[in-house]
Amino acid sequence: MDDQDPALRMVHLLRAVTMELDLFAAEFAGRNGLHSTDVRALIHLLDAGRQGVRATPGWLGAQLGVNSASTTALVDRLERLELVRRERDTEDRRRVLLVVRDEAVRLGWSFFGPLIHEMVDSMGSFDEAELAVVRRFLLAMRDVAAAGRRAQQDGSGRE
Amino acid sequence: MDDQDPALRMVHLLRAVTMELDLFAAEFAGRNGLHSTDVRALIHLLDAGRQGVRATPGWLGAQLGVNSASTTALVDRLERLELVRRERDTEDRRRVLLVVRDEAVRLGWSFFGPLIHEMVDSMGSFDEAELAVVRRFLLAMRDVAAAGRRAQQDGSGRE
DNA sequence: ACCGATATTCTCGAACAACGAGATATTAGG
DNA sequence: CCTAATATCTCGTTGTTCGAGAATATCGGT
Repeated sequence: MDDQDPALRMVHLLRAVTMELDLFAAEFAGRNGLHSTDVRALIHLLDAGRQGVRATPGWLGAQLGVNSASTTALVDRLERLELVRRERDTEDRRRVLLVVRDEAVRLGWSFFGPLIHEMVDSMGSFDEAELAVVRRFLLAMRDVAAAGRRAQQDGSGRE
Repeated sequence: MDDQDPALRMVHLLRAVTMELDLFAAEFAGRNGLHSTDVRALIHLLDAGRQGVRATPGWLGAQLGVNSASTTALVDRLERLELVRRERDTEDRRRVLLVVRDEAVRLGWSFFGPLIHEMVDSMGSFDEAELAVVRRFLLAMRDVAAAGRRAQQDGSGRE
């Protein structure tokens, strides 16, 4: 039925990939006493650390879309697991900086490392031109999803 | 640093797409009084309905990786929202069949429809050969993620 | 230097999803 | 018929999430 249209099949396939990655993350979370929110937080914190962005509870909460109470509880959990440290900002002492500890980096790598390695490996069967095509495709899908999300948010005030 | 390697950039990009789609689903969930589990359940139920698979609480719980108690509560929520109906199987009366109601199909389409449409639209700028490449790529990534997930599960008994 | 306005984080109490253990109902085999 | 296996549901507990509001720090105007 739908599956005759190549484009629709592609949409379903993309969703299947997303679902697999989510299940992979969920598997990891359960195995390490984390919750899905904690894993997502860890990803954002590692990204921030890699890019030199200074993470704070407020920033993290905004990334994840959770309110301040939940963010405090989240940071408490991460601190108890020794994945981050709270550190007061000396310039603006209202702020708390979230310092990613080595344990978090190690944990992230022990989890994502093998998967990333396999993925990069699997990309060996694509030449540069093909990867460029895929890259263009993924960028397009990301932008469509982001635009759709914003459209949903904006449309909320009307109904 | 990492971002010099094209393959690693591709991994990050794929993750960004996944993240956008997840946020899109979360946005929808919050707006409709659903939880992320409910949305995932809805997706599975719509897939099952489309493919003629007969859904039961046990099957749904297995798909989502939640236990029987949570599954009962989940089906209760979906039934209260009039998205599914419980119907006893006449052949094996231990079983309960989950019938997807029209409301669920409409809700699913009102949510995913515009996004899917935009995605299909966006694929217009790719010719058949290019889509074939992307398709091969996505299949490879899906399989790598699935294999990695199984490896995680199997390795749990050893440590 | 002070006072109110704003920003950032944290505390408290309630709501609710998820879990483990066990109960209930149905089927299948000896 | 009695037992084992299957499928779903009930009960009580745990822990994340939320809204509302408190506590602390910064900034601008007078």
